[in-house]
Amino acid sequence: MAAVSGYEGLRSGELAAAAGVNAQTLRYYERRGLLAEPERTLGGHRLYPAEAVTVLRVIKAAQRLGFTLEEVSDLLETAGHRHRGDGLAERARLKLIEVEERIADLTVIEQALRQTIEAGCADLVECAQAGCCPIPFTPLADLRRTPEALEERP
Amino acid sequence: MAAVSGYEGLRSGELAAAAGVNAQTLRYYERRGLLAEPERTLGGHRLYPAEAVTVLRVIKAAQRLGFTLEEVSDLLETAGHRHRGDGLAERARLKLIEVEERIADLTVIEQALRQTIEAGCADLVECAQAGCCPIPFTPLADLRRTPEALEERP
DNA sequence: TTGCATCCTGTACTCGGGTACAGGCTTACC
DNA sequence: GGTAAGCCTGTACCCGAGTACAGGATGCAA
Repeated sequence: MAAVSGYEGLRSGELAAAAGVNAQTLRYYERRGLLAEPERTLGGHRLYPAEAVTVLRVIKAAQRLGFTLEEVSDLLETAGHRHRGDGLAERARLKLIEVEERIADLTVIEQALRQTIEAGCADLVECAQAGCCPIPFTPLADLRRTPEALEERP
Repeated sequence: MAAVSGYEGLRSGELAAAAGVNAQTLRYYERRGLLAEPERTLGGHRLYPAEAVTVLRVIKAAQRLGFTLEEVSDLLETAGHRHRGDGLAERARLKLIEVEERIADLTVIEQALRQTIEAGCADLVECAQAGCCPIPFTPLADLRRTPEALEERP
């Protein structure tokens, strides 16, 4: 049923606009398995079903929940074959832990920045050496190596 | 005074170990202007002064404060020529705003994750479509495009 | 049927923050 | 003076998440 006559889906440009992403990004997501390969017109142009907009909204929402695209595609897959259904809640639980840690880190950072401002130090290096400076280098040094790569490479 | 006799600095491997970074990273920082070019032995091996450890600690602390390496090198430079001395506090103020925004975002995300877990939905796409699902897609959609790129590309 | 917007593919590049590797030279110690 | 560990340089590669570009092919309306 290639190129269903009558019902016209969305062209890539339309979908991109509707979802607020770049059209190239659609192909990128398709390559990464996040977006199902759509129907094509006889000429080979992609024709997305209306639901694709929802899928994109979900991808974006999940990204904002802190999932990487890798994780999102995983998530969409487990959701697909319904049987082992608690994949989402389970992963959300794990991600929640990460997010909480991240908030904790950022709170340390926030305090440090406030103290930096209050102290009005001019030179970080000098302060770090003098020890007179209230910037808490020690707690900062103890944060997870990179706030980004949370659980990767232990 | 290349290769000061008597006083020996740190070899790159020693500095790397002391600061907990990869030795290659030192060269990388040097290229990026974060770490001053050190003395050399007659044979061309780098000899760092003891303060280099502090500099690295500061770089790492600043990174954890959310500054990019670009910003850190900026910060170190302004700190260098002392005259316009409030560079640090000023930048810290700006960074604090970013960090606060980021915490606010993460808090939205945290709530969303909690609700996801509570709801026990199995399939994000379906939920997003049905509207029965308590996952707040709308607030998520309104977060700054990427939690990462905070002020870049408005 | 012409013309222009849109889309197609493949490949290459961006950015940020590093890391790895090859092939050779120094340093330090015995 | 031999030898192993450590360091040097330059270049190339990694990740994640896209984005850009070249060179064609389609879609659609007038």
